[in-house]
Amino acid sequence: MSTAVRTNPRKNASQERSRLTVDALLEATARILVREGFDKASTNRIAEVAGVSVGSLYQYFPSKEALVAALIDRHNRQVMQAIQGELAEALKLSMEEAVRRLVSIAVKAHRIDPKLHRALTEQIPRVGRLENVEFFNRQYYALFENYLKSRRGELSVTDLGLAAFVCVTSIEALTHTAVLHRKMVSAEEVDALIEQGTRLVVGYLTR
Amino acid sequence: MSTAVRTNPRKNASQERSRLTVDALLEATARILVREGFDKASTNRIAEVAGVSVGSLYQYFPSKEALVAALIDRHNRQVMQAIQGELAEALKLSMEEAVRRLVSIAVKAHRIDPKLHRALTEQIPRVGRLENVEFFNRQYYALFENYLKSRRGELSVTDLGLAAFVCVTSIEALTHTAVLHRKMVSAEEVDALIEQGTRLVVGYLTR
DNA sequence: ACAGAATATGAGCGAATACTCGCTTTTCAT
DNA sequence: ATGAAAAGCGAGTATTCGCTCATATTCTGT
Repeated sequence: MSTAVRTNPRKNASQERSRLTVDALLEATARILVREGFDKASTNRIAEVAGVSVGSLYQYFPSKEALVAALIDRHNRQVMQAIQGELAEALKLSMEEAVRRLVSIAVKAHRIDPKLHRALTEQIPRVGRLENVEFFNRQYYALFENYLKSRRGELSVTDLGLAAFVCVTSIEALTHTAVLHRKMVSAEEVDALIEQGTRLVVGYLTR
Repeated sequence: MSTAVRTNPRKNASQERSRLTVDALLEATARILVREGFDKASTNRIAEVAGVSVGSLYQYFPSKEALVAALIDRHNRQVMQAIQGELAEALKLSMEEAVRRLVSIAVKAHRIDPKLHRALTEQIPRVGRLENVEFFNRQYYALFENYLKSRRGELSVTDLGLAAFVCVTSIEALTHTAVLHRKMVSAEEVDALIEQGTRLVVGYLTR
């Protein structure tokens, strides 16, 4: 007996009206998650806030899990879209400048709807399909490891896989905690954070 | 004539039998969390696995939330107990050795029932009383900042509060991710992790 | 042995939840 | 204009959950 939950959209919205419905549902989900918390986000409530009926919700999302997963995907896509250009650009730079840019980009990424990001990472139980909230981070490890390979000569570390893990994990944690918990907002604070993050990683890589 | 209404279930277990009941309940909660996940951890199921009735559960825990909170407390206490001696000891050492010891201690802490730790941090929605799962981490920031103050002369950083934040956050993220997601278990892997963590932090502090 | 306190029991309650289905309304190609 | 497909509706269903309470059992001091 498989109790696996369907997570793929039940139907593709082909008309304009239905696209609006899907948008409204995702927006309502985000809104409720941020303002009222995950346990208030029942499917009935989401539909109500979206100004749509529960039935319509289930026309496009086969389960509540699928709805939340879609919201996560959308958020990840927004983040990726905002940084992917800069990311490629940054990796062409010299070590110190590249790292500084990477830290800046990480900060920028975390400042895209930080309240939603926090709700997504802290309130949603990572079970089932939602287990892989941070899956898309894997790409960063590989990307950064490749960069390290291309700069092997300048490095004082040997295991580049491990080094990439150390750097990416540290930067992610630093920016995540700083932005979402310490609420660093002023330009000075952000600059200081970027400076420290850069020193941390560059010092580690090139001492 | 008793005008006192029983609002809160009893909490003090005065007899041996009830202590066993409480233990069984906490154990069952941990077991279910790890093996079946948070959404399977209903109070009825917990009581069943503990070999106890739901009624008894509510004699000692006024709510499910309180039960989970108690489990978190117990886990935190176990971790603290395992490291507090070493922690005090480590802070007497020289910079490099102190940091190395701190990283080792962090690894050790994460290896205490790591599966439970992971379930606690990833599966439980941090809402209400459970919001402050990581509250007890604050102590570490303060502790480490004090150590930095005592070694101010050796440091190349000025804002010690920020430096403590950078170091503690990095070490925590590194050890947490390594132990709980990368499943580093072999002695070599752990040694490598400690070495890299130490280099990262020492390089940052004393370059 | 006895009483009263402490502890344990579990059927069952009300509320909430995820989800369905029979039906209506809107859209659109012809 | 028309019919079929797409989209929308929401009362209702089945289930689960957290929790209570009337009652039963065990413990402890005397």
